[in-house]
Amino acid sequence: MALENPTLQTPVTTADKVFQRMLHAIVEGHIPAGSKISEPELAKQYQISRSTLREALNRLEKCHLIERKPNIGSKVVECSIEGLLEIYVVRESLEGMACRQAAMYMTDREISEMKDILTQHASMQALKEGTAYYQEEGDLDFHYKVILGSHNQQLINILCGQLYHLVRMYRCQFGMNSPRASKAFEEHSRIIEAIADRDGELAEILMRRHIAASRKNIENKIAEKNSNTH
Amino acid sequence: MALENPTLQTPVTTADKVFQRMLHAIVEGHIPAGSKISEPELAKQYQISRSTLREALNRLEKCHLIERKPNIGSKVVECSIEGLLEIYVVRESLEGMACRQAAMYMTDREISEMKDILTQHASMQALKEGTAYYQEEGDLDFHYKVILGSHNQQLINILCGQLYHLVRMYRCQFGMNSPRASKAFEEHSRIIEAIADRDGELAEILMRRHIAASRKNIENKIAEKNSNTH
DNA sequence: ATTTTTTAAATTGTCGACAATATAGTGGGT
DNA sequence: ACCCACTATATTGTCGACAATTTAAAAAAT
Repeated sequence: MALENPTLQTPVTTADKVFQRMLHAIVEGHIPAGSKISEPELAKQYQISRSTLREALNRLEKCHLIERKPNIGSKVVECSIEGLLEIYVVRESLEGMACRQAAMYMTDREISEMKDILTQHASMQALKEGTAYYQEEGDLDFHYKVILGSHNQQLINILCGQLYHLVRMYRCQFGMNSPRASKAFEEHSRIIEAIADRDGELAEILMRRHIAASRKNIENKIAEKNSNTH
Repeated sequence: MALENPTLQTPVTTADKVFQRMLHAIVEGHIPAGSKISEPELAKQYQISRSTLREALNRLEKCHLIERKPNIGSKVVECSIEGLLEIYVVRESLEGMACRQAAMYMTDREISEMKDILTQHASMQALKEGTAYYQEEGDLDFHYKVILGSHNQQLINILCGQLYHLVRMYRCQFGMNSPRASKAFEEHSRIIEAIADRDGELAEILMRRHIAASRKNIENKIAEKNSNTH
């Protein structure tokens, strides 16, 4: 049931497989954020040559999950509050636009599919047992569908191909994300309504508010924490 | 005077140098859009091994200038009208947000520097001899400064590190871009005013209109061309 | 003549080794 | 004891060769 990133190709080459394994390892923190990557060590660990490992590293770099400096090496990206807020700013603008485009270009079939997904989420939430699921994968499901609905390959690449790996990484590592389950669900419903009405302008505004609310929620938590220590 | 892409590092490794040479070659069309890339042939041409060529190809892929399919090979991206319009949509949202952030976070020094640049452009335009320059590099200068002024690393990476290579490629290959010199200059001035006033909301709106106007200008040209053939 | 099979050539993916650069450790000087 | 220069070690960048896969061409069958 847990939906994967829709832009993830089925791995065909061994470098692909190692890339996906490392992707999960980094997102879930098994390879710690900020840690240096030793090519010889990892190559031995995955039982592959250094060349194919470097191929995998290149793809991780494409997702902005690692950073490489010439003649120095690769490091897993750090997870900072500032970095998280930066991502929310980008998401607000890009997903807002994706939502506007989705209202224009989504097929009726795609819209009804999205409604179905939301209904599923609703029943899970009603049972009060899928809350965690909705917060995690369910929320991603919804956002993925909207992004794909834009039918804009650039938007899809940037959001699903790069940014959302980082989003998942932050969610795993910080844990404290999207603690607004019921509100978020309500907002998702309104967004779908706007898309179904083909009201792109409203859809964009609602999506931007939805993401901005999450960002402000985090900013508040930070402010709280800071005021507690003083 | 012609400003380069601000995120382009000074090349240190040979793969870097080949990457930059190929970058220019693709942007300027010396390596034709849509053409297949033969690794052995290019490696011989640049006098390097296939491994380092592949390293360069990976970076080109990161900029979305080439596309790779496993076991099949690399192709230079095609330049289609639809692709160009997609980029404008992304730019409208991202640069709009960058402009909003710039109004919040640009330093006074950065703002005055940007005013200086615009004054330079103004004198060139008045002399009626720098029109071409302003349309090409001058316009990019301005947009680069705004993007950097957002002080948001994610925005900077996506726009300067990836999207703007494609923008330059389309400008070179289609030629018919930003034919709105005087209007564009006027719009740039208003945007800087809004940033200097620290009015993020207005700055975003103006930037979005500025880019949307370019997009509509292109859409109109296409529509014209189509109606002429009928 | 057209389509399918088989075979040969070319291209991409992967490997291990060497060269260039950076890091760590040692010794000498103040 | 501290700082600098030098040496040794380890890591990254680059290379050429081999294996796996795809593409092209040739042969066989209908």
